[in-house]
Amino acid sequence: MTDNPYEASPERRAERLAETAPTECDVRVERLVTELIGRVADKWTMIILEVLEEHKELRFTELARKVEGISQKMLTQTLRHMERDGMVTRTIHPVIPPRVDYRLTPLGLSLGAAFCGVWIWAEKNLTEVEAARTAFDAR
Amino acid sequence: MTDNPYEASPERRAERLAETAPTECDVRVERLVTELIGRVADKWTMIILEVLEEHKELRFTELARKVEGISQKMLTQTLRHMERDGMVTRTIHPVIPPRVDYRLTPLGLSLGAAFCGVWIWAEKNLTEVEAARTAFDAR
DNA sequence: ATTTATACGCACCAAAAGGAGAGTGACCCC
DNA sequence: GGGGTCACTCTCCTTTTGGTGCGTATAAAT
Repeated sequence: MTDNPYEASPERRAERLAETAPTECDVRVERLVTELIGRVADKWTMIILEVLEEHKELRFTELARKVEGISQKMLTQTLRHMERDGMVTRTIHPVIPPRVDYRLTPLGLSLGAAFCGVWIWAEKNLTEVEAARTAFDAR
Repeated sequence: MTDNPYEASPERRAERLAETAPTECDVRVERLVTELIGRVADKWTMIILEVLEEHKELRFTELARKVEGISQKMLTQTLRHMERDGMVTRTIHPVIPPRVDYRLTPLGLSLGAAFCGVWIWAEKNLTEVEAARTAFDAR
C-alpha cells in the first residue's frame, strides 16, 4: 500500500529513485514538473482534450461549437499551446475557404488518460463537495 | 479496452449510464463537474495537496515554508477554498501565539490520489514535451 | 519597555487573463 | 458586385489574479 504510486508524493517518488535526500537535480525536475502541470492543467486544455478524445478529428469551428463557452481567442490560444507541447497536430488543408483539422497525438491521448482520474473523482465526489460547501457556508 | 474508464470521456461515461442521448440532467452534472475541476485543478491546490500528503499535519507557517513561492495571501485563500470544499480540516488551538493545524480529509486524500496520475504523467513525459516545444519553436 | 512570534485580514496596486468585435484574404454563389 | 464561408489575427477593454505591506491581539522573552 505504501508502494502504490497513487499514494506517494513526487518527493517520495524522487527519494525512492535516489535513495538520498533530494539533490539539486531532483529539485530542478520537480520544478519543471510543477510548471508543466500549471500549464497543462487549465480548464480549457482539459475540456478540449476531452472533446478531441471523443471525436477523433475536428476542425476549428466544430471545436468552437462543441466546447461551449470558449471564446475564439481562447480556443486559438489553447490549441496553439497544446500544439507546441505536442498534444495535438494541426493540419492545414490549402483549400478555400480554409480548413484546419485538429487531432490528438499519442502524447495528448496519454494526458487525457492521466486526467481521467480527476474527472472520475469529480463525478463521484460532486455531491460530497457540495455538501461540504453548504455546511461551510452555514456559519 | 473500450471499457477501460481511463480511456472514456465523461460524455461517454454518462451515455453508458443513461443509454440515451445526453439528457438535461447529464448536461447539468457535467457543467458542475467542469466547474469543480476548474476550481480544484489550480497550481497551488495541487501543490498544497502534495505537501499535506507527505506531512500529515502542518501549521500555517510550516506550509508557507514548504510550498515555496506562495504568498501568504494565496496560501490563506487556497486553504480556505480547500476547507470549504471539504479537502482540509482547520483546527485552531487557542494558545498564544496562535497555532492552526491543517490536515487532509479523506476527500482531500482521494483528490490527491486522483491527481497522482497527472504528476506521474508529467514526470514521465517531461522530456517529450520539452522536445516538442523546441521543435515547435524552431520554426 | 520593547521586541518577537503567529496567523491572519485589509487595502492598494500591477500584471495577466480573457471577452467583444472588427478586419482579412481568397474564392464561390447569386 | 455584393454577400457568405473559414480560420484566424489584432485591438481595445474589463475582469480576475496575485503581490506587498501594514495592522492586530496577546503573552513570553529580553
